[in-house]
Amino acid sequence: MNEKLTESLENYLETIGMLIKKNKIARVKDISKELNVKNSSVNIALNVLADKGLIIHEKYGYVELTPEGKKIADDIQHKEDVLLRFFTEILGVDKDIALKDACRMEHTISDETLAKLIFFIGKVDKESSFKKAIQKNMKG
Amino acid sequence: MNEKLTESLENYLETIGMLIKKNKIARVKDISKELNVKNSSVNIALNVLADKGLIIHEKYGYVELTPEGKKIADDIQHKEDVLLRFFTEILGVDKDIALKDACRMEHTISDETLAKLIFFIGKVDKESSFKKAIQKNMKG
DNA sequence: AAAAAATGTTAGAATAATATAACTTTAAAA
DNA sequence: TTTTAAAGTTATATTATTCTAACATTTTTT
Repeated sequence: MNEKLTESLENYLETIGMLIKKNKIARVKDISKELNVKNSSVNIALNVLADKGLIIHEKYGYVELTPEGKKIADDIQHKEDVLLRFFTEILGVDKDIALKDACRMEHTISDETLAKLIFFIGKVDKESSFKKAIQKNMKG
Repeated sequence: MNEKLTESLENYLETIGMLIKKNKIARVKDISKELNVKNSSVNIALNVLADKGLIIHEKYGYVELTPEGKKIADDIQHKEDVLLRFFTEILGVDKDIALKDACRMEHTISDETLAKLIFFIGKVDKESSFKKAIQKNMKG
């Protein structure tokens, strides 16, 4: 069990988590709009996620995350947040571009690299010598 | 024209470029071994790449890169190199893990973010204040 | 040079992700 | 409350990537 999800399924889970956080509920329509796919594609993905025990979805009803599904959704969201912060705050990448990059890389960064990146960002926040040099990077 | 390649096709191109650099020639067998796929899968991918004008592949012959194909292969390899350096030299990630991460992220990092990352790595190399703090990160 | 081994190719099947089109159910309007 | 609109579902098809198995060609051995 616990086999790695595909990038597509991870995106569905993450989107569901985001919608629940934002609107309290997640509907098929909102998921398809967010991911730029058709309702039928969402349905197929939801069936797969339900089979894996990551969501609950009664016919014609809202979509809910199981505890396990929520854990995965939160994990991916966290990776996105870390990458986004690194790209924007430290590298000085434009926010839109940084977000797109983060949304793609969040599926491939390893836990080890993520941990090092988090540690690095923390260091930068604390050490003023870092910050000064980083300001220069922002302009380039 | 110039439509974005799939991650799979990018990997084939990059591998072909690497093999040519290493062995002067690239054979189906070596590509399949490198990418852990079957010869038949390689053949199908080679047909697609040949259709796109990125490689030259005569039946039962070696695989060659066209100038356009070489450009793409080099570009991906460059992205991998930059990511690998960042992960190992600045974040202090274990080399094997860093390489795996770089090999996946090389397909998704944008040119903008890559440019900022290159600039950042250059800065780190020059500024000693950076280096000191980074040594600490390596231990964590 | 003939036989055997290695390499390369093609045909057919499987999985994953998506789409379109037809249909069903639920929600909203008249 | 009936009709209409919106949302959700299912069936069928397409594309991409891979596989296995059968077949072809090339290379190596004997």
